Amino acid sequence: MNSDKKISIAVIKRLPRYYRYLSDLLKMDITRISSKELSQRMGITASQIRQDLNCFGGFGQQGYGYNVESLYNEIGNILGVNDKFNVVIIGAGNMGQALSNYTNFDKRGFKLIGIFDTNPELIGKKLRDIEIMDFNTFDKFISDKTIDIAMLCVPYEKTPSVANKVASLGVKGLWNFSPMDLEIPYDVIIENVHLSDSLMVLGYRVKEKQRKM
Amino acid sequence: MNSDKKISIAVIKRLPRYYRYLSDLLKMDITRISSKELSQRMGITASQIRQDLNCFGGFGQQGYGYNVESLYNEIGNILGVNDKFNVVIIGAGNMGQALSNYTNFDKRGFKLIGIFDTNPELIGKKLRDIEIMDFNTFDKFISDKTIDIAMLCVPYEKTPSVANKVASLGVKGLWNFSPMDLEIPYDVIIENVHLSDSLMVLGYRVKEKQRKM
DNA sequence: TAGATTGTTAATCGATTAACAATC
DNA sequence: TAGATTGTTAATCGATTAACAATC
Repeated sequence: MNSDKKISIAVIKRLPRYYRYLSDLLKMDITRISSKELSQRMGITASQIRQDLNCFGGFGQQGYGYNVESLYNEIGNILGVNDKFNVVIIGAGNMGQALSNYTNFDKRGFKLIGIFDTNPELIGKKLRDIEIMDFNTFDKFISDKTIDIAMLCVPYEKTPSVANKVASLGVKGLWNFSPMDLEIPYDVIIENVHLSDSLMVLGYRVKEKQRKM
Repeated sequence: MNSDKKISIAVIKRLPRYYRYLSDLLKMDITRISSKELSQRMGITASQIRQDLNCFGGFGQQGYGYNVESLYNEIGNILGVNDKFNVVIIGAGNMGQALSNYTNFDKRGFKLIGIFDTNPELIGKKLRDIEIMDFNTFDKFISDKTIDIAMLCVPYEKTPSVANKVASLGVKGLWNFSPMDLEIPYDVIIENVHLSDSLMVLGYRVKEKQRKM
């Protein structure tokens, strides 16, 4: 219920997972669930679920548990699913194209309103009804809009300059797909995907398991 | 130096980041670095760096610090960069194509040896000199090989069945790009990417920052 | 009301940081 | 040798888990 207590990033990162599980329960027409039952499905403790949820409010009811639909909606609200985030993709190569086709981002409140590249062969083509625009016109494009998030799918070397450019123009959040930690002189939120880091951790774990056998 | 002490996942997850920073230092022709200086570059404590590294061995030298190249190589070895992981991509849609073009996975020890799909329009085409094969022939393909990692880039609904199939055929690790937690009755290592979770955390952080202003 | 299950406080655990003796 | 910096132990901090009174 503490509306202004600092909520740890560990808790925030679990919210999308709760949201997914609640969505599954909804699809299964399950209307109520206790922290204990949810904990068994998710492989975490009931205590952690109750602690996490109580960072944001008392969503449950003693003796009953949680109403699946209303908890789903509450977590959706916390995550901003019902807000609208204006999103642009910078870089329309394979990764940019892949992201443009992730239609389920829509359902999570992310609205793709522009795709940019510098490659003349790509500019003018359409991805999901959105024309790829010249990145050199991005400042004009953004002048009458608020862009919440730029998905950066540009080549490694270009990433810092592109990141600086879009941050300087007022984009609030960067979703970085390049294997680097961006250092930006602007007040912008950066979330890194770092696919190769993830793959290397998988490699380590596969190797580790073999060592033990 | 403790070769068999359980190393926490938090430490493992930091290794690729150390590896990246050391690679950058090498490129800058910096030959030695102290934990203190590295800590300033990385924005973590020197204590943490020394603790982390000492999980695997005493790579430094008192009064000197760490030799960049040898530390880079040590961490590379720990992560398996010098091993060869045989990798296949399952699903040659946008994401599969994007991953097939991430040539820097090669440098990290991941060797792409096969791409599979079920779409007749894709089967036979080539991505980076590798012909897309019919997923129905995957069991034949794997029969005389060891596959360390399957990158799963198939549609959401197909992911569980494909994951089960490849795990049953002896693939050791799954890199899962679908927004779900796979439950598999086989002893296989799963690493999730969960792009939409990452994006939702970014959305939350952007929203949170605005609330504070 | 009795039973169930939450919200919340207290205890535990693990990870991070600090301190310093060892040593290059 | 003196200075620097590691490797490692001890202290702190934060996150997770347990316990239980509140209450539906």
